[in-house]
Amino acid sequence: MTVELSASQALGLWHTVSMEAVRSGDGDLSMRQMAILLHVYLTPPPHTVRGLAATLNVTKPVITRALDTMGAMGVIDRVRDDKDRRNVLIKRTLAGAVYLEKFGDVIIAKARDLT
Amino acid sequence: MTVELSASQALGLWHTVSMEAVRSGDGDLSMRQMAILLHVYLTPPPHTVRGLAATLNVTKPVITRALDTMGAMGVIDRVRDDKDRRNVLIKRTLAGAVYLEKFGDVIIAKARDLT
DNA sequence: CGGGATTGTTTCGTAACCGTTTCATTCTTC
DNA sequence: GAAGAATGAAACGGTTACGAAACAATCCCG
Repeated sequence: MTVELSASQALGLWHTVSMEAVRSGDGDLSMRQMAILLHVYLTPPPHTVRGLAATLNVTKPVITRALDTMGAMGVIDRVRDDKDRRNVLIKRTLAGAVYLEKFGDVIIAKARDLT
Repeated sequence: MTVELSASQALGLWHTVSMEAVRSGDGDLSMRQMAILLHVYLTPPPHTVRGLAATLNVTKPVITRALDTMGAMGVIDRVRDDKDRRNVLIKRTLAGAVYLEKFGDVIIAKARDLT
């Protein structure tokens, strides 16, 4: 399934999806957290705190706290790296996959309305 | 200019755009604030605090404070309604238009990369 | 081994945001 | 006009997030 996305419709798509996220109350993820979550799920592992901090141009505590929040939500998991026990590897979870799948469905649904 | 947006690419688009916004530091707008900003700019006026609160399913003080922040950033303006001086009309600004234009450019640029 | 570097977390003080409640202003209706 | 409704802003207490710096655990290299 594909849809046409024009330049004038790009902001509209962002608009409707953001509105839906806020209105449904599921928008409790900040843009930073959403960026982290998407990065973990859409780029190949391994993912570390330091790597995410560098990629997103934020400080390490920001990543740690975001992982605290998202870990409590169950959408990510932390595992010590056995190869280098200083590292913490950020792992995907089933709940996270479901969450993003639903989010993707919203995007597609809204994009489809942009005919 | 149009691009094909498939289901599997929707999350990827959200990913790259969010990453860009966070990395550049312009991502200091929360998802709520972004939803408000986009709503003001993409739907026909007039926009009031009460109307936005109802549309976004949040309380009025949330809108008031978001307008405080975005007003300080210069991306929206508040004007008393002369017809009904209880109302405050949320107005667009040049800075806000420029901000969203750049944001839209990022979306389009990233969407174009999704060939 | 052992000093230094690296990684992730915690602490600390500050600032922002939230929801509820309250207030000041303005309109509407009698 | 006066009473009541409506609107947006402000006050208040609690929660959360931030950056900088300090910290503990671990690795690395001599």
